Amino acid sequence: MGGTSERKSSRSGLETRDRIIDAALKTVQVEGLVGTSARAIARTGDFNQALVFYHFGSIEELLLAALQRANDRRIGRFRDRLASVDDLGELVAIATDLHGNVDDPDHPALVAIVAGWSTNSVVGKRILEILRPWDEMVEEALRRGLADTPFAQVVPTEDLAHAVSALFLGIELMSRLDRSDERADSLFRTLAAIAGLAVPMLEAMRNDRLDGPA
Amino acid sequence: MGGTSERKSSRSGLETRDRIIDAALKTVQVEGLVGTSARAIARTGDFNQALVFYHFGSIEELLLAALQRANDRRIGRFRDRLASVDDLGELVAIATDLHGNVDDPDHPALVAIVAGWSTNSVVGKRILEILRPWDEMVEEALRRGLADTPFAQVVPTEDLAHAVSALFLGIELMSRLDRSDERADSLFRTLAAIAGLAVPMLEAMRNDRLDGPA
DNA sequence: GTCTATACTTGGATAGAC
DNA sequence: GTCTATCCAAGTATAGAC
Repeated sequence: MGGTSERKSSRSGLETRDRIIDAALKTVQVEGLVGTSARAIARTGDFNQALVFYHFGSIEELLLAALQRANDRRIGRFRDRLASVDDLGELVAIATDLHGNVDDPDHPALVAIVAGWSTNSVVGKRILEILRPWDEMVEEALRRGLADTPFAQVVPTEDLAHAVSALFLGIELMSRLDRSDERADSLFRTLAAIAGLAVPMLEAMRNDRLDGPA
Repeated sequence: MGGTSERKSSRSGLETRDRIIDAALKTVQVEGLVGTSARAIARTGDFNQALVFYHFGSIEELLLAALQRANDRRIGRFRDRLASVDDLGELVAIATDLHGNVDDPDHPALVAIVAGWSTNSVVGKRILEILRPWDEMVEEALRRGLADTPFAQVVPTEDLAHAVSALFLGIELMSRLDRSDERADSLFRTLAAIAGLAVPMLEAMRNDRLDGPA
């Protein structure tokens, strides 16, 4: 790629960092978080194991960088769509696509990394920080979707957003445990159906409000 | 289980298997899944490292046994309560207790074990099998709670049950990432409030049905 | 900036003494 | 059934050559 010789020497630092990160994600995806070591990553990406430490200092830092990168890519691909959501059906549709995008190599790795550190609170806070943009985007989407309905007054939107994030994370986790399990797909279909019922109801409530006292 | 008489030669060893399992759970809880090795477990429980392999064959098998045991204990403590649930408020109350029970040493370990293997489908299926009883109990509870309401006809209860399980798992996972994060508590309060609104509504729908055509 | 070689540590697993 | 000793594979990390 871009190099003038077939030898491995003289790559740019950025390029190497990227290769390492991609190899790390692929390794997590294939071997699982427990099987992801510097050696395994180096094997996957066909580079020397020592590069991990030169560029990232430790595996922990590498995996955090990888999480950041994978997450950024996913956000980049969905930000515009999420930013324009204003009804629950579209939100469910996005979640379904996010779930079903089998071509996305970042997806499984993300979940595994998040999950595997669930007991380490030092790393945990940094992981939450990386994931925060989703929460904010979901919260804004819900705020738009529920605007001028009774729910907006009764139910804190932050809590709803957190529930949506948690639900999605849980679904991803469980569906990773058994790829042949189709409960997740079934659930997404049902959620779409529920949204299909809820959206007109919400709309009606909005209309009521317009007809009622200002 | 059972069978011929068991003789324990040296120290304290009435139930060495149990000691090993408990040590494994504690190790996962304290060191995280990645730091859980046979040696670390042996250190925690103050026994010889070789016992792990004698009794369980591998740490993978040990951790599965530990998950099974921790899960059984949790189910044992909540089965009766869950089995008698017939409204959503009580279901939320149980989930809240399940979440908030800090004294329960099985709690964090459970989630971490499930999480760390999320890419290994062989182990994954066994994990899902261990967790299945929850799904079934939740499904039955929902079936009772939604009986004779329009929802029971429109929304597949299996999907709802799966959503509840996934939501709970996701909440546990995220709240482990940062123990000082109180969004989970806030969410449970909101869920309780929602249930408080929904239960009378469901009741009214049930009444409507009684008043309507048979 | 990259790669090779290597030091050192820890982990999984087994054999055999008690 | 438990413990000690041990083998070796794998892991992290660094020094230094290119």
